[in-house]
Amino acid sequence: MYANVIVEYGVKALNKMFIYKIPNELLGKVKVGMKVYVPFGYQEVFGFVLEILDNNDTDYETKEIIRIDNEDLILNKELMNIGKYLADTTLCTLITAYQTMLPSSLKIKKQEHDYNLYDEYVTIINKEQAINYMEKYKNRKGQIAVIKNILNNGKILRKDISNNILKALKENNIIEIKKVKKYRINKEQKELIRKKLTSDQENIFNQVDFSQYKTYLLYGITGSGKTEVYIKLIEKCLKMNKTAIMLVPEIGLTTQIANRFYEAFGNDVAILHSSLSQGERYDEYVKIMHGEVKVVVGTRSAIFAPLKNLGIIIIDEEDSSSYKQDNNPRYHARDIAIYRGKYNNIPVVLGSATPSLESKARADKKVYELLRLDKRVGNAKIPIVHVVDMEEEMKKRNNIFSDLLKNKIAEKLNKKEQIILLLNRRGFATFITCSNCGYTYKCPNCDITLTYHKTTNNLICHYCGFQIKKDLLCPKCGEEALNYYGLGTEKLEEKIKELFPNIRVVRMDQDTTRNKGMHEKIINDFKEYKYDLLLGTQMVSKGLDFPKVSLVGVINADTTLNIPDYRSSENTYSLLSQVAGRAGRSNILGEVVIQTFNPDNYVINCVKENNYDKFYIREMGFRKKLKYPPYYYLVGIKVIGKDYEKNLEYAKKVQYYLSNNLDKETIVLGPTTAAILKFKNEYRMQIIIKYKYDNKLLGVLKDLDKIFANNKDSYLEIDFNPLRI
DNA sequence: AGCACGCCGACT
DNA sequence: GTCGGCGTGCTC
Repeated sequence: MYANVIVEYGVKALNKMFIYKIPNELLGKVKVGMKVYVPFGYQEVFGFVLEILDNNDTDYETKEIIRIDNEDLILNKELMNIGKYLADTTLCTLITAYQTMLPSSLKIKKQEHDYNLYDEYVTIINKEQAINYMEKYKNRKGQIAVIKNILNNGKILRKDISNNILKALKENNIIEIKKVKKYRINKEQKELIRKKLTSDQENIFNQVDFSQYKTYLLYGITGSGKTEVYIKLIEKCLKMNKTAIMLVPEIGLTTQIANRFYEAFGNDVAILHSSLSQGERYDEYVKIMHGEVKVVVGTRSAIFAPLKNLGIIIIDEEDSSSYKQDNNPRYHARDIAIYRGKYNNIPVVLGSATPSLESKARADKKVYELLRLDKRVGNAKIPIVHVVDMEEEMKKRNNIFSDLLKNKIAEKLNKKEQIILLLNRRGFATFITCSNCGYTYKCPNCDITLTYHKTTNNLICHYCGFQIKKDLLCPKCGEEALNYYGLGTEKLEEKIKELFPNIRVVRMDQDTTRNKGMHEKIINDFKEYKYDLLLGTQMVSKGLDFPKVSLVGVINADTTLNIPDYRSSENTYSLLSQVAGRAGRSNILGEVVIQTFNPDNYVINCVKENNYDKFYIREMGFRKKLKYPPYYYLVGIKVIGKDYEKNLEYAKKVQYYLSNNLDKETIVLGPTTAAILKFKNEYRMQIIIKYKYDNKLLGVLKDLDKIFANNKDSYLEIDFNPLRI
């Protein structure tokens, strides 16, 4: 018997199968989807079994598999297929696809660490023998006490027995030590007060058909109780003895959502998200692999959870950009979900208060089935939105806070209600310029300005992470003339404290939530009314539920609106309506103040009217005219290299190749400079492909990739359905 | 990817 | 003479 194996290195040159002989002692043990250790050239490497072959009709000699790495870990047929699908649709190597599907502790490579955690229990080997022993050695009081203890309890923890006694009893063959795998996360089901679904929720629940594949788009406004519907759906799924995957966006509030699922399903739940430790992640994966849990709640990569007998897949906030991986392989969890939905013939539910245009368009075309929740749960009303023209305010020298926002903040403080402020930019100042010579701090590796962070007195590149200390004097002309420009969350915090000296403010952004648990702490403290005002970046906009919040202020709605990207309107609409949705989630009426220099912009207007449908129709008009998704599919190709001129030449060749080989109807644009031309000391040119149907596309791009494999000056990054270009 | 091999220049 | 730089080719 032979096995087709791919090796651990994710390079194009090795993206093929190697045939190994299965040695006699491993016959019947080596299976498809296993991690093995094999000789490879002058080395020994880890590999992954793709196929088992009865015989080998090649003319070269085959080497033998050395050993199986972990008999426990086998990817099942469904996951093997997903790997192929992933490699085919993102053009990554097959091994890279499988590696991304596995938690890092189980990846196909040398693992230094055993992540298994054990409890060691001591048990009696033979009861009669133990009794005889006690009678024979009546003076061994300590040992007798321990034996009696074990006999009474069946087993006791090793650490509760002194080492001398343990050693003596072991030598006399009275006891043995058993290792029992222990999980790091254990949650008991709490007594859950099952909320009864409202008739609207009930109606949605009943429309989901568990007997066949179908993708549903659950469009439910903020506060309409989508999570309750999800829980009921999963509950039904478990009753049918099936399993469920629930995806949530990567926003640090996974633990909050996970808690609701623990309450509902206790130890049947495994969670998989970025703030777990490697050990926790390993444990959760093992639980899933062994079929010990039925529900997986997690972020993007949880879509690869090896659950058997899947019954439903739910993606909450389906428009979140965190579902698309922004490095290789650039897959979208929604696509994998739909693949698994079809494979298992089960429903896939995509939920959002602001569906992506793609999903809404598919629902309109009846590719997905649209389900709507138009009312907030209970007495909560839709908040009132005020739009403030900042151009007018600037005339009054109000460059951060408009009069209206100031007054509203004062009013809510008086009423002892809470406030959220959104400013989608972290740091203190977005750039520092010398007013004497015009010098501006820029990143030496990327062509963007450095953001000033006052707490650490650092200037940081928000793209590559480069940082330096700020000088007192201008580094170029030596004058003391460095000026701060652009507003960030740090400065906003300082300004609000100047304006309201007694206010209790907490800031939530990447800088204040870097340490584990900080995110949760801020949210809990704010919920417990330890603060009057929460300010931060888009972190404050999603999913949070604070009943006392009655005012939401958007300091500068234009930061996201002005990003030169085809999705900036969609992203702004989503961000603003999500953050607006934080206000008035209980009995108090919510108010929202949006400050902008574009008060007449249709995005702002639609947010004000809380009219997603109007926004959708308007935006779809633009997308159609400009040939953007969902009317056209996009592929973004970046040509990246250290030498600007050489890189540009290559980019032109790529463009030429594509124009000549792709379908006549397909549009090939560029090469143009990427949004950030220089990044980490490399130059990036961009080519964009727009197409409706092109069955040559994958083939042509694969060939292109091959042609480029032997080019050492530049390399390619191919992104299907990019979220930004 | 990572290793060996081989060809070349520059040294004790 | 031989040490070590890197370019090339191969891995079942």
